Amino acid sequence: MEAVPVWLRERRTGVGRPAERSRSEVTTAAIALADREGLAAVSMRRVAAELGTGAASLYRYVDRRDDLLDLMTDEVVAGYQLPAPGGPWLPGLLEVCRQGRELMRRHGWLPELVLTRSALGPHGTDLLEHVLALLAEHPASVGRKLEAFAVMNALTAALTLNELNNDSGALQRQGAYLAHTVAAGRHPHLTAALTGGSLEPAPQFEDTMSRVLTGLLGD
Amino acid sequence: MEAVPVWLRERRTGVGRPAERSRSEVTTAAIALADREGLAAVSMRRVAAELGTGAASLYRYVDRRDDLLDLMTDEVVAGYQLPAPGGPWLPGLLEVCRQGRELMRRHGWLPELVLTRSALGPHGTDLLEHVLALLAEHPASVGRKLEAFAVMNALTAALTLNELNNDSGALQRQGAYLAHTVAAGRHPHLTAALTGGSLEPAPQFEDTMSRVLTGLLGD
DNA sequence: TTTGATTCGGGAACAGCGTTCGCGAACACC
DNA sequence: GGTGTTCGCGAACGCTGTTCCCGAATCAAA
Repeated sequence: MEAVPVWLRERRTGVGRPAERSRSEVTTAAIALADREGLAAVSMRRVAAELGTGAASLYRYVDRRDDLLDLMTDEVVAGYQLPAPGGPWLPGLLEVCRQGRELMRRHGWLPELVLTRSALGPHGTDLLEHVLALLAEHPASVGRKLEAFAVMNALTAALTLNELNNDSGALQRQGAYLAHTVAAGRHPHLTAALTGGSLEPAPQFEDTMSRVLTGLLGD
Repeated sequence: MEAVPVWLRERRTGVGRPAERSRSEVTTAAIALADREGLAAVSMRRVAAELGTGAASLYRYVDRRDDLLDLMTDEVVAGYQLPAPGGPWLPGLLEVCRQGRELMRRHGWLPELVLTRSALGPHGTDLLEHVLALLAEHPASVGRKLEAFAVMNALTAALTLNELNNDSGALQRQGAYLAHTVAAGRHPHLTAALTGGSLEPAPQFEDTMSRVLTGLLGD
């Protein structure tokens, strides 16, 4: 069955040959590799090579590759610097979003993991606790607060992912096709939007999150 | 280089041996496979087998597997039934969200693709055109309208993905660990939230989207 | 100090993957 | 009947996650 998440599977019985590495060493190596060459480069063999060991050895620290991905996520999530909760909730939540975006920009592979695997590790639950603390006096129901947490995470990841993609040539590809679409002439509003003189700058991230959270939780 | 998206690469010169299949036949087979066994089952070999052909043949229709994924997405996006735009913008946008969720529930692999590959195909641009038409008289800037489109898509996908995951045992795994966290006693707000008597039902999807869009675009 | 018990390291192997190569077959046109 | 061009696709390459299994290392008990 093995329905247990990674976090509950630390071994360490004290008997037998001691491990030469630790789970967090493996995680750190995987993160370094992902930072350097992207998520796709994080294969068991490559991570093992990073550590100067064999691929099969990693299975002493982790049951599957996916577990390693969860560990990577939680390790980065540990990087949130959460101030003591207090004061009005909106600035508190926005600070969480701001730091999330920062972490994701530093680790370009993180948005994808946040969006596709939602499991919360120890530091993820710390983050949730912090958000709930910020909202402690807010009259919304528990369901809405959890919803706000989910929306914050998903939206921060999705918007940051767009940002990162647009920085790296994906816009050219997209642009080539959009030009073709505009030329076909059957998308008047799209055409107007894209050729509209000023082409105003995209809204700022924090501003966007602020409006979303206000809509979600009231003001 | 091949920086050109799939949509601009239709061949059909009329000369030489005619193809035995079409791009859309391949796409349909891939979708059927994904519906039945999930995205991971969509390998070139499996899709080819579905069509009774060899894996290498697919490369006559598609340059890489990722192109096939983009085709799958756009094919499903073709399923939106967009009414003539008109009337107030919010109900119009909510109807788009509602249909998006419906499509994603019918094709459980779609949220992941929408979240991780943002390229808009022909039907994706049709959808964008429709959204811009709905917002034609809205005073917001073009940037904000495009932002609203991005947020709608990302949030619909993310929330639907959560829904689908929670239906299938992922909650047990998560629950096991959350229980452990609660037991540790250092997350008072989380504990309160999870044990809080009623444990109100999660907010309804359309209600959530409504509040988000209102926050984003005003009311 | 020897003997188990137990854990770790990791080479080898397996099944599967995306993709490329190259060749024979099938067609359109001259 | 060529000839040019495209299609189908078996075979191969290099990669992947994962499992098996055995030797080595360590601790506890004898």
